[in-house]
Amino acid sequence: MSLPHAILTALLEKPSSGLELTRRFDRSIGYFWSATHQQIYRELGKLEADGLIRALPSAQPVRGQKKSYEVLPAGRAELARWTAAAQEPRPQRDALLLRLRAAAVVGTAGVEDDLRRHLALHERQLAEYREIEERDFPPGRDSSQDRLRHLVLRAGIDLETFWTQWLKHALEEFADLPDGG
Amino acid sequence: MSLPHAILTALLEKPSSGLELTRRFDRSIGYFWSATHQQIYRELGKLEADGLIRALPSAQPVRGQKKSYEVLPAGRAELARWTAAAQEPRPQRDALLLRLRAAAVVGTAGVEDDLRRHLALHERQLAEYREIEERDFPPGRDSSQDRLRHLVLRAGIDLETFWTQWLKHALEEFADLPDGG
DNA sequence: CCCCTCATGTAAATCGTTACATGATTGC
DNA sequence: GCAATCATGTAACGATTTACATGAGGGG
Repeated sequence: MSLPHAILTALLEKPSSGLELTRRFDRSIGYFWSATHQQIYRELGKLEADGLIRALPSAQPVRGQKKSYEVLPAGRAELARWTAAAQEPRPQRDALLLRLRAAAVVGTAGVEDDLRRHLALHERQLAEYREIEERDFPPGRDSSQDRLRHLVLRAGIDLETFWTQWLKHALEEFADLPDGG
Repeated sequence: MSLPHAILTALLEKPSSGLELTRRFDRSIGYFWSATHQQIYRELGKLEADGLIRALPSAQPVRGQKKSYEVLPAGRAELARWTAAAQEPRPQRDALLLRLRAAAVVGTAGVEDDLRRHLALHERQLAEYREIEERDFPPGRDSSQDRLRHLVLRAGIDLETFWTQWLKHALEEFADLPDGG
C-alpha cells in the first residue's frame, strides 16, 4: 500500500497531471518506487474519489485534455499518518541472485554475458545518481529537506556501488570457473 | 515469472513436498525469492499440469497426505532456458526510502523509531548470513557449485552490511535535525 | 487529410496476500 | 476421544503488468 503515498508525496512536491507524474516516476521518485501510467491514473481516480486530492479548477474534465491534481488537507494528513506508522520491511526479491542459484544446478551457460550487461546498467545508474548529487546537493547547503533527500540519494548511490562491485567480483569468479563458458 | 523457476531450482536441489518447500522458502531460497505456501501449492499444480515436475510415485494423491515432487527432464530444460536468457533488472521498490522522501514533506514524526527497529532487523539478518557463511563455506573448499552459492550469500551479506551502515548514518542525521522527532 | 505525439483512460490476465477449509497423524 | 500439529489445498481480494482504446493538437 505505498503507491498512493508515493503519488501524494509527488503531488505535494509539485501539483501535476497524470502524464507528468508518469514522467516523474520514470526518474526521481521512480528510482525507489516505480509505477506505470495505468497504475497512476487508476490511483489518481481513487485518491480523488476519497477526497485526498482534487483536480485543479482550471482543468476541464475532458478526455485527452490535461488534468492536473493537487493534494487536499485530508491527503496530507493521510500521508503524515502513513509516514509515522511502523512498517515491516518487505522481503526483497532478486531474480539475478535466483538465477545464479539455478546456474549452480543447471549450468552457467548464458549467465556471464548478462552479468556484464547488468554491470553496465548499474554503472550507468550510478553515474546518473552521482550527477544528481553534484547538481542538487553541493557541499554546504543543509536544510532539513535537503538532508533527508540527500540521505535517500545516498542510499541509491551506495546500493548501485554495491551492485557494481559485486557484479565485478562475480565476473572474476566466472572467469575462474572450470565450465565457465 | 520467477516463482516457478525458484521452485524448480529448489526441487532439483532436493525433491520435496509443498510444506517442505514452504519451509525452505522461509530460509535459504526465500532470502532472495520469498513465497507463501499458497503460492507454492498453486505453482506446484501448474508445474505438474505442464509436465515439468511429477509427484513421486510413492506418494498417494490424498488430501492431507504428504506429496513429494521431483523435476522431470522438461523441467530441467525449462530452468536451463530461463537461466541462460537475458533478463531486465526489475525496478526495485523500497518503502523506507519512499517514507523518508515523504518525511521531507510532511515531517519526520515517528520515523526515527522505525529506523532503529529496521536497523535491529538488518543486524539480525546479517548475523544469520555470517553464521551460514562460517558453517557452509569454510576456507579452502571450492567446487563450482560452492563458489556460485557463496557468491549469492556474499551478495546477501554485503546488502545487509549496506543497510545497517546506511541506517546508522540516517540515525545520525536524524539526531542532528532541528525538528528531529 | 494524415500522421505523430501528447494525454487519458479501459480490459484482461497474472501475481501476491489474507483468510479460511479439510484431512491425516501423533500425543495425551 | 480430543487437541495440537502436519499437510494440502480453496476463495476472495488487491496489486501489478500487458495490451488495447480514445481523443486533442500540431506539422506537413
